[in-house]
Amino acid sequence: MVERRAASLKQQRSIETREALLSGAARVFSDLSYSGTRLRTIANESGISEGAMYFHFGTKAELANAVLAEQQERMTEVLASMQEEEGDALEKLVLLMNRLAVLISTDRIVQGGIRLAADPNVEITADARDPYFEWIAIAQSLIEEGVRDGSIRADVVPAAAAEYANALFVGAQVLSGLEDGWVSFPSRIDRLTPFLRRELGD
Amino acid sequence: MVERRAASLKQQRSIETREALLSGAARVFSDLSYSGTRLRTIANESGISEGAMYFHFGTKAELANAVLAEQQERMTEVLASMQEEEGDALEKLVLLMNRLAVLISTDRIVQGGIRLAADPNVEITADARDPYFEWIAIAQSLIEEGVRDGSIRADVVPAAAAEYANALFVGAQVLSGLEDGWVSFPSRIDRLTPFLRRELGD
Amino acid sequence: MVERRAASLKQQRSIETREALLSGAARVFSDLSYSGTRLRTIANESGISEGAMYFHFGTKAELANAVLAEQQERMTEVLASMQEEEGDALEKLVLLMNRLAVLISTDRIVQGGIRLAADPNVEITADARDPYFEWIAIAQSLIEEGVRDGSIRADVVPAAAAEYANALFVGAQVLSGLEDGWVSFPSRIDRLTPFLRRELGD
Amino acid sequence: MVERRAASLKQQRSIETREALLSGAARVFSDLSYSGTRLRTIANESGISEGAMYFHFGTKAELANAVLAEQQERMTEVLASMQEEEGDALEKLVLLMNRLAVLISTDRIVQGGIRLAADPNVEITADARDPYFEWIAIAQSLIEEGVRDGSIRADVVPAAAAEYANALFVGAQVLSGLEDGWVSFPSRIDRLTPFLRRELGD
DNA sequence: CATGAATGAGTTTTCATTCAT
DNA sequence: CATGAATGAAAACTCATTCAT
Repeated sequence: MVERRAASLKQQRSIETREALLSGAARVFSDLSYSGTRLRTIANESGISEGAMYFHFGTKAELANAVLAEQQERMTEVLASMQEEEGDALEKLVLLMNRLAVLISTDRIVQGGIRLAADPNVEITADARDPYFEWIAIAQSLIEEGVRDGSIRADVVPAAAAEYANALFVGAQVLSGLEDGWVSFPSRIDRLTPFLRRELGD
Repeated sequence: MVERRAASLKQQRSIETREALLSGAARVFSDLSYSGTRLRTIANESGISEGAMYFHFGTKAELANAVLAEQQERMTEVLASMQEEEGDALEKLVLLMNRLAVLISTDRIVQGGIRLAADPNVEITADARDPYFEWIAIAQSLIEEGVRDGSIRADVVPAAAAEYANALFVGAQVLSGLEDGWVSFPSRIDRLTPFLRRELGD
Repeated sequence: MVERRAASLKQQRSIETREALLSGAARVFSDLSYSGTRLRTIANESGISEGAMYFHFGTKAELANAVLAEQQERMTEVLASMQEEEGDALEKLVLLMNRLAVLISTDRIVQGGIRLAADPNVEITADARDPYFEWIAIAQSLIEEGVRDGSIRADVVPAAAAEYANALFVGAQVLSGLEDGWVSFPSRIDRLTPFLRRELGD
Repeated sequence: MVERRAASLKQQRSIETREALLSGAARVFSDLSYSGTRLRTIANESGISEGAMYFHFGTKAELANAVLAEQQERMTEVLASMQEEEGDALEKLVLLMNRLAVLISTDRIVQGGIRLAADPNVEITADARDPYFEWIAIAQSLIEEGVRDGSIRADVVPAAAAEYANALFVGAQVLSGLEDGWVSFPSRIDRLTPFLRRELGD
């Protein structure tokens, strides 16, 4: 037991350092562009030495990709959580938008990942936009489900409606990001939800 | 005459260099972030030497700001052009969105300006976002006008409707930017216009 | 003419800088190993800024490879110069060893190249040893020629004799390098030449 | 007893770690230059942690010097072994060259030491070249002995002959090192021995 | 004694800016 | 005005060494 704790503690510090770097990096990346952020800034923000960044992540690009991977995981988690929800499809769609908005407005790693995913930089993993496209696909399948379960009008064209929902969501996200760093994102979504309900609802 | 022509030729050359730099810079800025673009890249893209940039624009930041100023001018031109349009306010709103989408999808300087305006960088003039807010204000005043002229339903709340139109527009812009560098922006707007008409129209 | 001189002068400075860097680098590389030499040291030795090195050579490895390329050229020149010599083959072989020894003992770029070629470093061009093998091949063909022209004994086996001459030459080179930085290389070769003559000569 | 065995085991482990480090270091040093080898590489090669190196050797330079010391010991052992040999001096000289070649071609620590001894680095003990000079001195005294015992011709000048033997030996060593990491060193020496016998022998 | 994470001084490399021609 | 080589401050990255466990 004693030995295991020792080993565990050794690992523990490493894990803490890694997490501190990851979230510090995410905070800085969410405020500045990839090229614009200095590793020194991340080190200061994290309270970790610059050398430690290289021990844990190797290069700036890998650190950014680690933030993106963590963001993807957290967003995928929310998308997956919808599977277990009760209620009709329209309600699920509204709920999903709300949950994503809340996640984005509160989770600094997700915010960092969003900025990085939008950053035009060859060093950053190209599939960083996967969650976006996944979200679109899920929106469309929910709309199709809604047409079947009667919560969405029969004359709605799923592909067009999904594009519409997507544009609203992304527009709100970008505007709240510019306005106040996503703080207002959930309330923006709330204000736009009635438009979505009227267009899709029965 | 000879001297004047010589002077004129010199001026001519200077103007051409300036324009080549401005549009080359805009092209590069629209593909990379501000920090991510190298002046050497702009020089190569423009076919102009690096040193010449300093004669015409002083610094990288001033070059970026010149792109932004030119973008503002071109967008403001479109906004201003609406004054002269006939037709009811709803039609004008739809037309305005279409014109802006066409401008953004075709004008590389405007594209460069859009990326720069979204770039989180202290060196870039803060009021780069003015046209955004101007567009919102114009959208709102058009909606108010529409309520008065009967082209927009009386129960529409102008502020909320303006936020809605804005979100749709910005969402379409961002998505088309990611998808294909704004080529599909006008067609996206066309596909979203029916949703706007239904929500606002009489 | 004035314009050409201006252009030429512009180039001239660039050429001078490049040469200063190349020979400064060669001097430092010949005193320290590849990994052991600091670019700062080369910059100081050359009287050129560190940034200029990157303008001209891009990276440390490319600078080292440029030194090697220059060394190869100079050694190949000596090898080629043998074509035009009169005399029997044994005299030519002795003359070649002497010329190479003089070149190595006096040319700092060649000295730098020798150290680099012996440096086990993946970043350094693998074919850096080409001149060595070329020298061996030339030695062997001279010995074959000597057997034919009667200056070398008929019972000499060319391959074995070439290996012998090569070992003597390389041994003298290494020992004089350790002893005094190749200053004594030509005199060492002079002291060893009688042994070579006795073994090969008629 | 228990305590003594524990202590003994501890010591045993310590000795094994030290030896693993020493031979791992020698292998890496023989493949890369002193500055070019990373302590991490040695640690991986040895299967020992990086931290352990500091317990056993203090610094990188001391580790390198430990390899050199071990090499000196092993080479001195061979030199000393000649004292006990029977036969005339020329045979002893040939035998010595052969034994050294075999040692160098098979002993990785000796190989590491050879590379280190040739490495131009201030951190490495200056007297690393002692065995070289010792070997030269022994060669010369054997030649003098050979002149006396009649196995070497009377007209041979010992100093010149020693320089000759030395150049042949070093040349063969360097060439076999470049060719295949010293594997062919003994056979090279065998091929060169006839040249030595002819020049010195009666 | 052993481990491997952490540190920070030192090294290579980048790039906006300057300047001689 | 235009060019492109040169500069130097700042950035990314390396690695010997230390140290907590």
